[in-house]
Amino acid sequence: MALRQPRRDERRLQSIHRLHPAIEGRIHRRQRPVRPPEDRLVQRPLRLLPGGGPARHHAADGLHPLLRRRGKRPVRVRKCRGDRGSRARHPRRLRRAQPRGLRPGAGTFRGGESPRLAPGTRGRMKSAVSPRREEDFPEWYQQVVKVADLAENSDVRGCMVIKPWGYGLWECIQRQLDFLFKETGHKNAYFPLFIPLSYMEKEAGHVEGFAKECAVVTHHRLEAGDDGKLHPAGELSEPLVVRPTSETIIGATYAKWVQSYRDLPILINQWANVVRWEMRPRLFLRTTEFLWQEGHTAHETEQEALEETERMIRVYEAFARDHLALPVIAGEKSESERFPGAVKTFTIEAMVQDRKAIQAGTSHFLGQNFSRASGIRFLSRQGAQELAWTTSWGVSTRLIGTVIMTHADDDGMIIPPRIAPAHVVILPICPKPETRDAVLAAAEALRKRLAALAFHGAPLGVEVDRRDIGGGVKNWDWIKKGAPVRIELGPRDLENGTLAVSRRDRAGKEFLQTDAFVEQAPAILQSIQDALYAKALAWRDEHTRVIDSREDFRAFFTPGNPAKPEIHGGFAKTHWCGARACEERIKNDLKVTIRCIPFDAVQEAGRCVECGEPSGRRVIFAKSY
RNA sequence: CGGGCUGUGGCUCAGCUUGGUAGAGCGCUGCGUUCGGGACGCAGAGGCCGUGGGUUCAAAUCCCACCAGCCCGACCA
Repeated sequence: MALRQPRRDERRLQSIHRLHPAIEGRIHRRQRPVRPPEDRLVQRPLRLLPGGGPARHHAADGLHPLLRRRGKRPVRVRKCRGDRGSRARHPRRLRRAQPRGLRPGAGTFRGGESPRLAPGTRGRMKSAVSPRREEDFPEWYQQVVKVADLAENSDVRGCMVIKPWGYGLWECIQRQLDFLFKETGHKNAYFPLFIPLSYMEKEAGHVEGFAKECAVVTHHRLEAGDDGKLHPAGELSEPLVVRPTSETIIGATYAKWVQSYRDLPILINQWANVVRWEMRPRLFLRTTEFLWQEGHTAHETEQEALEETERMIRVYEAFARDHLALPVIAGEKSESERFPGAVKTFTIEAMVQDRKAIQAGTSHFLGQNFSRASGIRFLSRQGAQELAWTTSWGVSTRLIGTVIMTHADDDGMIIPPRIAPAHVVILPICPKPETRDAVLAAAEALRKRLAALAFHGAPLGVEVDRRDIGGGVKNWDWIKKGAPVRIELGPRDLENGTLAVSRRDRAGKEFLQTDAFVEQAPAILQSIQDALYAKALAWRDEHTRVIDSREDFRAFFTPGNPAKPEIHGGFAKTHWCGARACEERIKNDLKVTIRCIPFDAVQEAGRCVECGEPSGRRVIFAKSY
C-alpha cells in the first residue's frame, strides 16, 4: 500500500506536466513550416555527378523543359515549381494550423504523433526521423532502424528479427566479403552450433572472457507435466554451450585434421550465428544472437600466422572503406581490450556521428594458446612435434549498425550503393487511371534497361514500387529506407523521354533525359559512394584531436551537461606510457578507452597523457560502443 | 547481478487518487476527392485492461503474489 501511493502521485504529476500549456503548445503545433525558397526542390540547380560531369542541366533559367513547356499555363507552373510554401496559406492548411486543443494521449514524442518542429527549429523542414540526431542520438538510431524497415525486436529478449531490407544489406556484405575471403585463399565450412562444456574450459583466458554470457543447453526433450505445461526432460550427461564463438570446437576439429606440416596451413571461414547473453541489447549493435563470419586458420610458423592476422584486418579495412564507405583506423588493441585467449588483437575502429568509436572488425593472433588447449600438433620439417599457430577473425551484423550510425541522417537510412539491396528505385507516378498502364510499362522497360547494367561487377539492383499509395508517401518511404537513387517517372515524362532523379545523399531532384540517365547510372552510384566516404572522413577528421596535456584530455571528454550529456569528444590522439594502470584510471574517470594503437602511427617521443612517463607513439582514445 | 520504473486495441498512451457501459491519436479496412515532398473527408474493424488469487452486489481501478519489459550502473562484436 505504502508502495503504490507515491506511484500514483508521480503519475499525476506526469499528467499535469503533460498538460502544461507551454509543452502542449510545442507538441500540438501543427503548422507546416514555410520552407525558405532556397530549400525548395525543383528550383535548385543540381548536379548529379561531381565536377561538372556529364549530367545534363536545365537551360539558363533553371527550369526543366517540362516546366518551361507548361509555362504557358501559369497555374500549373506555380504548382510544378514546388511552391509548397504556399500550402501553409491554403484554406485547408489554415484550418489545420489552428491549435487542436487538448487531446488525450498526444503528449508524447513517440509513435505516429511525431512533432513537426523540434524546439528552436521554427521554419526548418521537418525531418522524417524524430528525434533528430543532436536531440537524442540513441533514440534517433532506434527510430532509423524502425522507419527504414531494417529490423525489429522480437518476443525473445535481446534477439532481433532482421527484415528483408535489412537482411538484404547483410546479404550484400556477405557476398562481397565472401569473395574477398576466397580471393585470399579461404574456403567456407560449417561447424556445430553446440560446444561441449568441457571444450570451453580448455583455454583459461577464453573461459574468463565468455563464461558469463553463455547460453547452456541441459536437456533434449520436453514432457507434458500434470499442470498441462511442457517441462524439459532428458538431462544431458554433459551440458552443451551455444557457441559464443567457435575457437574451441574448431580447434578440436583441426587437431584431428593436422598431422604434419604438409597439412598446413588450414584456411577456413564459416558464416554462422552466435549467442552471447548480453545485458543490454541494441538492434544490430549488440544482440543476444547475431550473425557473423569467423575465419579460423592454423599455420606452421608464428610469422605466417602473424601475416595472416594482419592480412585479414587489412581486408576488413579495405572492405569498410571501399564497400561500406567507412573510414576506419586499423591498429592493435591494448592488452586489456584483447580478445580472450589472444596474443594480439587487431581492430578496425570507426567513428560514428555521436563521435564515439565502434569496433567494426577484429583479427586475432592466437599464438599457440588454442593449439595447446586443443592439441593441434604436427610433425615439423625437422621431424619434431610442434604446436600450430592459429588466428581467428570476424565481422558481424554490427557492421550494419555502424553503417547506420555513420551515414544515416534525420530523414532515415542512407545506404552506400555498394551494399544496397536495390540501387535504383523507380517510383511510377500515376495520377490518372488512363495513364497508369503506360507509366507502369515505361517503368518496367526502364527497369530492364538498368538491370542490364553493372555496378562493380554485379547487375544493378532495380526495384519498381507499384504500390497504389500516394506519391509523396511512396517517395518518403524510400528516402527513409535509404535507397541510393530514386527515379520518379510520370505521364509527362513519357511524352518527353525524361525522368526525375533524386540522390539520397543530396536534397532535391533533377530531370534528365532517360538515355542520359541510363548512361550515367553507374557513375552516379559511384559518386554517391565516394561522397558518403568523403563526408564520413571529414566528420572523423573534424573530431580527431592531437592532445598532449592532461587537462585538455579531460576537458575533451567531459560533457558540458553531465546530467544529459550532449554529443561531445571524439578521437584523441595522445601519448600513452603503456601501463595498464593509466589506461584503467582513464577508463574509470572518463569512460574512455584506448581504441587502438594505429599501425601507421609515427614513432615520436612524448609523454603519457595520464602519468607523464615517456612514450614512443600515440594511441587513439575514445568513448566507445 | 544491484537500484529505479512500467504493463490498457498493431504502435504511443489517457482512464486508476474517488470501484459502476473501455477511451484518444497514429496505424489498419472500405468509399470518395487527391497523387511529381510526407494529403483530406466520411464510414468501419480491432481490447476477457500482463497472469493468478483476494476484497466487494460490482474491479482496468483497492489488496497480495507472480511474470514480463524498460531505464540507470558492472560486462561486451
